[in-house]
Amino acid sequence: MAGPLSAPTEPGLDPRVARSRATVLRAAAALLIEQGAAGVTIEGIAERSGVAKTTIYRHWKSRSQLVFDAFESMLPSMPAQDYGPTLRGQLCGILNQLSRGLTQSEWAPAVPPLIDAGDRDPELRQLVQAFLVVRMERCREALRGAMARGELRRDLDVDVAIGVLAGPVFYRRLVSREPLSEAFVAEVVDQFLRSGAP
Amino acid sequence: MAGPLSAPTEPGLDPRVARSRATVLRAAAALLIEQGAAGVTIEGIAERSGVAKTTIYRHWKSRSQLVFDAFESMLPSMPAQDYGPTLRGQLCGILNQLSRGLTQSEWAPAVPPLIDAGDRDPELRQLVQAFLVVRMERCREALRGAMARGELRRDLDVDVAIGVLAGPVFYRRLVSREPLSEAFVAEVVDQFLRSGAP
DNA sequence: AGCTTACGCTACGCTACGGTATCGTATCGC
DNA sequence: GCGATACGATACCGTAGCGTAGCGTAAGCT
Repeated sequence: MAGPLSAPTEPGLDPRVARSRATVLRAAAALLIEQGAAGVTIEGIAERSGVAKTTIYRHWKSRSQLVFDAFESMLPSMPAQDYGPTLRGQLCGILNQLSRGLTQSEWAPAVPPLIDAGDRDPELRQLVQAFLVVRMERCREALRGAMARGELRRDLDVDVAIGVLAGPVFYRRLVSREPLSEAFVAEVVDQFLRSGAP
Repeated sequence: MAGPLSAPTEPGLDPRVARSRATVLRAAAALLIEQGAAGVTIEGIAERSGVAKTTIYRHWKSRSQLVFDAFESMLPSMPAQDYGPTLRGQLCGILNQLSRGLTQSEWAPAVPPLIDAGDRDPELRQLVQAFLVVRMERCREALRGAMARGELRRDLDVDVAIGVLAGPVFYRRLVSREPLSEAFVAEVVDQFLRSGAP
């Protein structure tokens, strides 16, 4: 499960192979960001990366495999950040990070194509799920902690709550395309907290 | 603004032209639904519709124009439905209709490609916006009415509220892909109402 | 009926891309 | 240094799709 880019895949590997793989994946990710899933072509990657097409086919047996790996390579690691002791601060922190990730991060432009592709490709769908699970795990923890401390109603459905919290952020990014400010996040969190009081 | 499919475009038009246009747009919409935006090709439409490729080019000067019209032709009309007098009933009705539209309607599979395409194509983006404005106008009305009646806090930001309501529905459809039940919608609405009490 | 016009059909040329084969060369491990 | 091997370059073949041209035919209008 080690990221094929950051970690040098395997220790006893020919450095030439590692270099090629990394270069190709970088170019593929760049194309993915700039032109969407349809823009990721073998020839385009070859031209952009300087790695010969034949070499690409030596490492990936098909285009879809490569696209898959490109997606995977750009899943950013989640920095274990401390958002403070209060539930409100934690939720605001998590949602603000999500919001920044969806709008300002380098992989932000890849989100819509990823969602589109996930609707048709089961493998990619799983990848997206995994990505989200990691992202939202901290949110789930924060909610569970608050419920245990009695700061939230005990009968709260955590999955629904996550949808209520993250949904508006995704909605603004993907659907309404209104600006995603910290004030908006704070408003969403405050509404949620008002509704979730025990 | 008349839909090019349902309404016979213009009265004094050669019926052969009207037929061709309608047939082509139907096929384009079908391809859009089945294979996403990338699947809408002139040749594919020609084959599927039985309309000759040359004829298609007689009516649309470029592929993107045709894709645009195909999108437009499938924007369903919003039936002016009555959801009863209570705010809760209205919101549940609107969100359930949205939820059904996003998952069960014929155009449901076209939503992710539409969102993806809208991220890159400004014209399509406007189309999506127009679609949403129509959809959400009734929601906005319901909220304004409730605020006027004193059922909601006066200082509620309507745009934020719409995001809080519609966001979770889109989130389940596009991101988490959890099932979209009426119970979920009711839970979202109830949480919103608890948080918006005056 | 006769004229107009839209249509279907076939055939093109062009580009982009997928995927494979061959061969000479550069790089790596030992 | 030397053999193994990964790489780059080029040349292919096949497919899909865009967009155009020319021509015969059929449908519509009057």
